[in-house]
Amino acid sequence: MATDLRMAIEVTEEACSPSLLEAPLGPDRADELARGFQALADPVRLRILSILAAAATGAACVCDLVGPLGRSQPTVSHHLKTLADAGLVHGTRRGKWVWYSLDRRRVAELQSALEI
Amino acid sequence: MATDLRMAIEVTEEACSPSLLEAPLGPDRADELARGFQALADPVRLRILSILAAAATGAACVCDLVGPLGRSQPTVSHHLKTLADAGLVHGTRRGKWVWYSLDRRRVAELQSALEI
DNA sequence: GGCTACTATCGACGTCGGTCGATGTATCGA
DNA sequence: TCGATACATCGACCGACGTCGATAGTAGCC
Repeated sequence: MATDLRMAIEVTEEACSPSLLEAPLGPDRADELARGFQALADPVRLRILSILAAAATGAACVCDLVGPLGRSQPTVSHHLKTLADAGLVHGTRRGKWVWYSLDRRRVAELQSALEI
Repeated sequence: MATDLRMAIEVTEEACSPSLLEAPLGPDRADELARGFQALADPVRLRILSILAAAATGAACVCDLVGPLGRSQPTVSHHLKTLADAGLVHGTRRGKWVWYSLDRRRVAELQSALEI
């Protein structure tokens, strides 16, 4: 949690190897990655990411997710918090609504971790 | 169209778009994918995959994993079963040992699911 | 058969996580 | 100011999961 990966925008390509299947992968980096994949380890959260990715405006508010997901509003908010903590989505308040958008860079980072 | 390189190899009955961030992603496929990512949502299992990927012979037995992982033999076996159930590794008995190897196609399948 | 080594399974424990109803907070409009 | 809407947080329930010691199963060796 102390190492905010989003802050590494300026530092384009980190020195360490992003692909985890190349090097022995130490416990610290394994923990960090596991947290990322854990955010993906739920069907509701995967569908949230899918909806956000397919959204025309690139964002969606909570009220637009409750119906399609078939979960209560607190549950959807809970999952959005999990995704936000993992850096996969970001929410910004616009009036009464909070618009959530996908962080494609963070998704790509996890994807590159599975590079072979 | 440029993202179908790996999936073109194994065209099973699910001919839908492999990238989950393109289509709305139904509940069934979300469940299937979540099971895959759940197998990756543990640091010990990620390190197991890393060790297998880095192994010179492409495989490793349980006794070779217990030491580096710092977990008991039952715990390592438990994680290997989880990975095997998710299709990420395969084990074959050779004498007293069971050699586990990485299923790179399955890893690539999960990776392509994060394609943007 | 008896012994040893390697692996899988079992049982138990504590923790974590998904879910919901109830409640709190923020914003807008009348 | 009051009510309505949108979202977050809380508390509780309950099943799932990581972990280990103990035990069972499997294979080679004497």
